[in-house]
Amino acid sequence: MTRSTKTRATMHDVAREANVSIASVSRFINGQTVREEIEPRITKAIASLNFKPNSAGRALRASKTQQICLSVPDISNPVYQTITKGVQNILNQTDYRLMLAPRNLSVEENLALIDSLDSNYADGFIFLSLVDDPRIRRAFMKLSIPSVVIGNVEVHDEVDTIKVSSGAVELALTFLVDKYGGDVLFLNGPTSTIPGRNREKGFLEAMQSRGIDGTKHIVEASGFNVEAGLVALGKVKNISTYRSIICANDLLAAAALRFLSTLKIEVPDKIAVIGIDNTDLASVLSPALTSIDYKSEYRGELAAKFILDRLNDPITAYQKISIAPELVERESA
Amino acid sequence: MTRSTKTRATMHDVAREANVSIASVSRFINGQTVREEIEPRITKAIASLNFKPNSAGRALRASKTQQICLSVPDISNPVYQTITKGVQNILNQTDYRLMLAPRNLSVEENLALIDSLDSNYADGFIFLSLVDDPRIRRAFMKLSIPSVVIGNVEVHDEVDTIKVSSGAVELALTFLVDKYGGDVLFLNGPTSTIPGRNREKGFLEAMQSRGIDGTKHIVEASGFNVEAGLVALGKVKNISTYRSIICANDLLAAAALRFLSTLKIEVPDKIAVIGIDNTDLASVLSPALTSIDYKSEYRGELAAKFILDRLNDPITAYQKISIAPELVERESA
DNA sequence: TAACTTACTGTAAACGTTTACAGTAGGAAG
DNA sequence: CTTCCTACTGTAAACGTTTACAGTAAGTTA
Repeated sequence: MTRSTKTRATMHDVAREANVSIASVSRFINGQTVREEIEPRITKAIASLNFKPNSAGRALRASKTQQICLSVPDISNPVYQTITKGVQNILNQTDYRLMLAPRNLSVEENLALIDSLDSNYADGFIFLSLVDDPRIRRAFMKLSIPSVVIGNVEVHDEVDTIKVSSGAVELALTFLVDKYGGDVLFLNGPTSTIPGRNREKGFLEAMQSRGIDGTKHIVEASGFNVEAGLVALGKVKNISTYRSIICANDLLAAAALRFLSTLKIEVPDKIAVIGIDNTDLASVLSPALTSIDYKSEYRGELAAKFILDRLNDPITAYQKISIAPELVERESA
Repeated sequence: MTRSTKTRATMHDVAREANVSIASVSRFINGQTVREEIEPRITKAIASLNFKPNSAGRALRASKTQQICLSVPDISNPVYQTITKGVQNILNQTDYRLMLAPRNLSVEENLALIDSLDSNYADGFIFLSLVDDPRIRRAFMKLSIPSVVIGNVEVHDEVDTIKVSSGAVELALTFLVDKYGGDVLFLNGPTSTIPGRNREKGFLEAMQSRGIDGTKHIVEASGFNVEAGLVALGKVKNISTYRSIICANDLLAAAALRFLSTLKIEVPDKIAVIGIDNTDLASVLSPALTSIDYKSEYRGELAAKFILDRLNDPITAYQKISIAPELVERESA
C-alpha cells in the first residue's frame, strides 16, 4: 500500500502514445474537432497514461488561471460564510476554482491583498471590504484583472457592483414602531466601517423623519460580533425603557437576545429584537430572530455570475445592481 | 479615472532596466545575495516598473504553486467554517494561498475532487470527508501531492492525520447522568456518514457499559443540520420522559433547543441539552449550549502546520495526532 | 481535368520563471 | 609570482501548455 510516486505524464507523452502531434492532443482536450480516426487513440492514451493537463503550463501559456479570488473580511461572520456559499454554488458548476483571500479587515490588509493580485494568480476578483480608504481606491484602480464589488466600498466605475439598497433600518423601524410603539434602541457596529456608517445614517434619517433625534438612541459596539455587542449593551443604563432594539447585524442581535435573556427580559413581549442580514443564525436562535434579509447567498451567486460573464465577454457594460432588503418575520419581533 | 490596462512588466524588463541579467533578478527576488552594487538598481527597477513575479511562470518552472487546497464537505456547517479559519490563521503567515475545494458531501464529489488535484494546482491537500468508500481510498492513494487528513476517513498510512480521540459521547453521557440522572436521548446525524457511525458507536458502548440497550434511545436525523434535527425530534413520541439529550453536533443541538422551546419545555430544568463541536454557535444560543469541544480551530491550524512542515521536509515521519475532546459547560446542561 | 474550398494536421514558437553550468574577478595562500 | 578559493555573474535550457502558421488531403465546383 505505497503511494504512486512516479512523475506525471505530459501532453508529449500522450501525443507519442497516440502517434499524433501534441497540437492535436491539445486541440482535442480543448474541445476542437479532430479527425475521427485519431480521437479514440487520444482518448485511450489519456486514459492509459492517466494524463491530466498541468494547470501551471496552461495558465502560463493561455494567461488564464481558472481561479477566482474572493476576499472575506472576517470569516467568523456568518454573512460572509453565506456569501462564500453563494459564490461556490456558481463556481462549482464551472471549471473555475475558488481562492479564499486572507482576512482583509484593516486598510493595510486590503492593500496587501489587492497588491498581491498583480501576481496573476486569479482571473477575477470578488471584492468585499468593511473599510474605505483613498489608498484602497488607488490600489484598486491599478488592478489588472476584472473585479466585482459587493457592498458600498468606493472604488471606481469600471466594475460590476452589487449593493443592498438603503432603507433596511427604516424598514425595521417602521415595523417596530407600528407593531409595538415606544422607544427604539439602535445597537450599531463600529462607525469606522462602511456598514457601520451607512446603518447609522439610515437610523438617524429614519428617526429624523419621525421628528426624533436618533443620536441619543444609538449604542456603538466595537465590532460586529457577540462579545462586542454584550459589552456595548452593558453600558446602556436605561435599557428597560426601550420597547425594541434594532441590531446592525445578526451577531449583534444574538448578543441582544443573550443580554435580555440574562436580565430575564422577555423577547418580544417586553422588548422586541430585530437583526440585519438574515443569516442561517437567525432561524437557529431562540426566540428565532426577525431579521432584515440581505440576500447574501444570492449576492454571492450574482457576484460569481458577474465575474464569469465579464471573463467571457470583457466589453459588456458594467452592471450595477441594488438588491432590495426584505423583512423576514420570526419570533423576536 | 480609467484603469491602467497596459501589460505587466516581466523579469526581463526589470533586468534590462537594471542592466543586469535576468538570473540575477530572479536570485535577488528569491533572497539570494547579489553584488552590493546592483542590489539598489534591481530594487529601483522593480519599483519603477511595478514588477510582480508571475505565479504561473514560477509555478511551471519550480513545480510549486504556493497553494494549499482545503476540502470542506459542507460550508454551511459552522464546524467547517471554524476549521477553515484555523487553516487560514496559519497560511496567512506564509506566502501560501488557500484554495477552497468544491463541496464534497457525496462519494462522487470526493472522487472528482481528488481526481482534479492531479492537475497540480495545489502543493498540498487538507482532506476532510464525511463519507468513506473504497473508491475514495483508491483515488487518494494515487494522489501525487502530500496530504493531511482531518477526521476518521480511512485512506492510507502515508499521510499526517488529525483525529479527535473517541469518548466524546461517553464524556457527555457521564456528565448528564451524574448531574441529572434519568434517561438520555441521543439525537444523531446520518449513520451513513463517518461521524454519524462513530458517534452512534460511542453512544451504544457508553450505554452498554451502564447495562442499557442504547438502540431504543437513538433518533437519527437525515443530516447534521437544524431542519433535519427538527424533523427527527418530531418523530419522538415520548420526548418528555427524557431527562437530557445528547446531540451529535451543535446544529442538531440548536434544533433541540428550538424544539423544546416550542414545546415550552425548560432547558436545562426539565431537559438538559448538550452538543458536540463547540462551535461559535454554542455561545450564541440561548440558553448557551454546553458542548463537547472538538478544538476545530486548533485542528485547522494543526493541519496547516503539518502540511507546511511536510512541504519543507518531505521525509519526516508521518504525524498521527489525536486531540482529546473536552466538555465546555454553559447553561444548557 | 484544374482550381478552389474545407477540414484537418504538424512544426515550432511562445508564455515568464528558475537553475545548471561555465565563466570571471578579486583576494588569500603558498 | 602562481595557484587556489570564494563569491558572484550571465547564458541558455528547461517547465507543459496553447496557438499562429504553413501544409496536406479530400471534397466540390466548373
